[in-house]
Amino acid sequence: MALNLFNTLTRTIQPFEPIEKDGKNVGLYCCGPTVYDYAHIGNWRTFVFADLVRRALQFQGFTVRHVMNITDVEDKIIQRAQERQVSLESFTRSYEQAFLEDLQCLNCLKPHQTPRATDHIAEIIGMIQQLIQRGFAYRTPDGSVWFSIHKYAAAGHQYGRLLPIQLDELRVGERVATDEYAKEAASDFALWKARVTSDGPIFWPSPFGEGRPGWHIECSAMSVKALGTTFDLHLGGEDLKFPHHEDEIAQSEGATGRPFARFWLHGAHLLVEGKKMSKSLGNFFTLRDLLARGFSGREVRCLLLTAHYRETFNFTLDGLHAARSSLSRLDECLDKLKAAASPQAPAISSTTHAASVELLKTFEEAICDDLNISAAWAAVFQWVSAINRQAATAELNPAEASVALAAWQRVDSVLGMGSRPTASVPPEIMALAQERTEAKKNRDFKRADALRAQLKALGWVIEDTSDGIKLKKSEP
RNA sequence: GGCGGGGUAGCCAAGUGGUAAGGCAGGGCUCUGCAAAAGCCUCAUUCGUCGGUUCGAUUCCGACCCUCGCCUCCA
Repeated sequence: MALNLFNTLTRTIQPFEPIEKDGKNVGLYCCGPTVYDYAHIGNWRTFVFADLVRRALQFQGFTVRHVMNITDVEDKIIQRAQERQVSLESFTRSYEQAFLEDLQCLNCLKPHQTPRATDHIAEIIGMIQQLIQRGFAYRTPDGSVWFSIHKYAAAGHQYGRLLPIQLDELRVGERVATDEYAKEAASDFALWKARVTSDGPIFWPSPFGEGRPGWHIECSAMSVKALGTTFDLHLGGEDLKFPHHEDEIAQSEGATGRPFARFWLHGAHLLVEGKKMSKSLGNFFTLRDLLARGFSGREVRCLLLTAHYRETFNFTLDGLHAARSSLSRLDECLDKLKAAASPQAPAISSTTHAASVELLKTFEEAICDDLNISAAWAAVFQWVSAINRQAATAELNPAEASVALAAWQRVDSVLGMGSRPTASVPPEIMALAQERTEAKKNRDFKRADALRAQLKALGWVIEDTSDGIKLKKSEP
């Protein structure tokens, strides 16, 4: 089944086909973080979305090479590093580290490469030189280098591929920052920014003079280096369509003379509690903020994977509780399957399980339909209901349970929910639980209930099942 | 001002020219010493408003209202 994706370049849903003819190798580039602070939940939606795309491609049998840049030199970074009087490197590395930890906490597969802009100054300079040679870039007296959109367009290139931009109507220049220098046209953008005193020690030598890269060039230089001049997919948040991605296309195609990325996918933004995130509204969350409130990365990931990636999604604390409840229902079901499955004889190939066959079919259809995650979850929960019904009537045999688990593992290779963390039961809790079991045996229910209440106060829920008691850590 | 998304039950969220997936929450029952978990049943005659096309529209067309975003750093 072909994986259909909405390509911003064509504004249509089209079947994904890799460049490599009949090949299995796919290059995927996603604009990564600018490391001047902890990434917020809106950023995470985009990175979880990128992870979903990668997993969906792998699910369809592709071997993905996933590259995500770390932008570690940029206006805001320089400003903050200067304010704190720390080196660029020590300032950015801590946030880069935090970013990678958060990525793991959300169970995102680690990109194969996470190149840093500052490690690719030579490539950046090389690309700028190519652009100058080809006549698409020009220098200004202060030592900056600019990309000329007019010269690019005059050479027959189209500028405005991702958004129907009418350059004349762009209100460029309205908010031109004071650090902008003389350029030929207001819409031209910086490839190389000449060193200024406020940059302090942050500059690199170049044939154009001391300075630093402009904002867009690092993605062009690093993606082309890692994946080749033409590669399969380029992802990012919707706000990046213009100008960032548009400029990336212009720079890359201008420099290489070859087509850049073939598929452009953009993730929609997030609302938090119905409003645009802002620190003043108190709805600005980093992942760490949510962890501090007692939620897990898995719950956050689950909520972020609730809605279709091209729709604005309303992220709420209530939603996080709902995600927790539905995950716990899923976990209960998986626990039952694990208990029923026979580890000795897993997935007997001749065994079929109707509900699991249906799950795999419906799930794949949903994912292939431009990553219809809602429909994918619907398939999952219909399967959960079917398993539960079967388990309740004691007709879940080991072979079927194994087959069902194998189906789930395949589905979860896309969803990335993983397993519920198994909390080990401390001995004192176990002792109390055993005491309760004794009390129950003696029909001393008053004592049994008191012990259950005591356990609850300690954060443990006790359940009686046909196979004895079950202890679960209660929600914080 | 230009361009583009949305408005579906208490909340979140799919979807289709033929009569509304799924999740959470709620209600009833079964099970249980009581619970919990689980199961069964229930929970939108209705899809922002008003018109139009149609045998039939939530789905197509038009107008309007509301809302969010991009156009400037931004996931």
